[in-house]
Amino acid sequence: MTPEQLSAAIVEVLATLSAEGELTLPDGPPSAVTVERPRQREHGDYATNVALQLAKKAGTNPRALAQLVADRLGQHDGVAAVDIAGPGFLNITVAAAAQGEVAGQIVAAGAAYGSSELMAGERVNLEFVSANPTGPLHIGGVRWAAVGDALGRIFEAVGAAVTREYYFNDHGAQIDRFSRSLLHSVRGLEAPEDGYGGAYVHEIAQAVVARRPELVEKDDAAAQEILRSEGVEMMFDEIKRSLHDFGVDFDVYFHEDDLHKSGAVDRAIERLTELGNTYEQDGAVWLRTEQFGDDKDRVVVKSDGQGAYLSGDLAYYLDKRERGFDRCLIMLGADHHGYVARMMAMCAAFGDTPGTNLEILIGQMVNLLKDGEPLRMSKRAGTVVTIDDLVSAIGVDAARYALARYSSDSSIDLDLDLWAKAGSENPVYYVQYAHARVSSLLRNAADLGLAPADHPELLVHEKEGELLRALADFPGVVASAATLREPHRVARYLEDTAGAYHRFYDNCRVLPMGDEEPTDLHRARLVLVDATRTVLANGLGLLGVSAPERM
RNA sequence: GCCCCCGUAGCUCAGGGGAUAGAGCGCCGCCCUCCGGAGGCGGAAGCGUAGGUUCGAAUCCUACCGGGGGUACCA
Repeated sequence: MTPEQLSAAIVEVLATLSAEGELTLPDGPPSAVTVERPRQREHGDYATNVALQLAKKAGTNPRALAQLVADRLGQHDGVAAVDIAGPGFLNITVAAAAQGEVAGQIVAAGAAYGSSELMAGERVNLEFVSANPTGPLHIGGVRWAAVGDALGRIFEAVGAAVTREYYFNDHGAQIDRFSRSLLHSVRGLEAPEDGYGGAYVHEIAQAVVARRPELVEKDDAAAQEILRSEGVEMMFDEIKRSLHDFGVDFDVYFHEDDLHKSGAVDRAIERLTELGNTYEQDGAVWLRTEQFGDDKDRVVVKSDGQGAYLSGDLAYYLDKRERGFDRCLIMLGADHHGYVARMMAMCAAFGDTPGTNLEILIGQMVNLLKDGEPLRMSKRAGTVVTIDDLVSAIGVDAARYALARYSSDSSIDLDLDLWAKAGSENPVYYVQYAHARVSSLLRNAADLGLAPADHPELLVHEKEGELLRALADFPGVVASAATLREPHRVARYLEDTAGAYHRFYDNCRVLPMGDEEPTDLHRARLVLVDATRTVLANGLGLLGVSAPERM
């Protein structure tokens, strides 16, 4: 009996009461009711507030409505007891056998446990990272690499077709600054005032020279062009390689430059003009974003005839829509939140629905702490912490987990010393250790020749119940992580579940001791342990973190 | 000035209106005769302030205070 099944059972009770005229529901029975696990153990296995929610509409008082529901729900096979408490809460105790069945169901579902059809049929375009190829990927981009990829995995688990996309800004002034910085390096000059410093600039410059030695003899313009094309390519390859090592691969690497060269930008602007949403002023073409909620109108074609940055976004968005994506999600750092309003306005200007066709997720900043002190970063000074630095400091698993376990709305301080530790103070180890411990127990059981066997009615220990309920929560957690676009829920859930397992393990002997004859309880508990392994492995998988069998 | 995010235990953070607000770390005190003690048990300790909505607010609204980020015909 999972929370979802219980919710469905309650809905059925409400529908029956309504049909039999014992209850008047003007809006009909709800499609789902809230079922939660109460904090206090005395409040049962699950609790629902439906009576409080519906009493007013039904023209009755909460406790009377609760009584009606309790009488019917109590007759359900999987329900052992229903109590009415406080203002009208229904406290539900699930029959042991119904609760214990979950373990066998999880093992049977295996890698599919936790998945659903919640977003079946939806085509989702997930754009994240999209850092300019003017330097190694730094920590801000890495947060989205971890969160975005996890979100993609979560969407896939709930049935969506996901395309991961990286928008490659290879068209504007940043690239120009980058290539001039390379040129200065080759000529032995200081980095340009508005350019990039740092050792990587010299490394890239030397690498390009090694590949194309003739550029040294060319004039500045020709040399810079070689440095631009080769340097950007090398930088981009390095970013791709870093992300790949981080476990993140994109389906599409989209080049902004292509949009300009192919005429897609012009077509997008034409479309907006046909819709009456552009005008010319001061020699520039403006988009009427203000009437769609932006602070002011925005330039799309500058007075020098060049497309403004937004023009690429217009064309890119239109391209995604034409490729059949109903939902385009873009993940940006907080330093770009000012773009949200104009992007949403752009979406509306095309006649689309902001928030549905286009969704922008903002991730707050990441600060790194070393020896308790914040690491000051400056791209210009070359003191950036790159994705490779982070991985070599704490490893891929810890980095992905650390970046994905916090709400993206919060700026976070990551203590590199803590996340590098192989100990319990490190949350990723806490979860991975539980998985390793489970795996070890399953190996021992196999060595003993003890085979798991379902006896759900025997799993009646308090700690077994708590673990079973935690395991039963998993699909709901995945669903809410998808709906709310919040992968951190999965990480927090895994920590809770690992704790529930440790407490179970501490109280319930799984394998026979010494020469003890194996019993059905041993076999039943083994199913529960296997179910725990399944959930921990599936959950870690959603975060792109390994589930080690030994550590 | 205006816009966005945040303010919860000593620290790092969870808590999508519900009952006595949680976890990890740190601190104090416990638990190994066998499945991994990288574990478990107990204890001290908290919702920035002031109003409002609600049967019920950490959660929603308003104001203020504090921290971070943003506010280009840059990308």
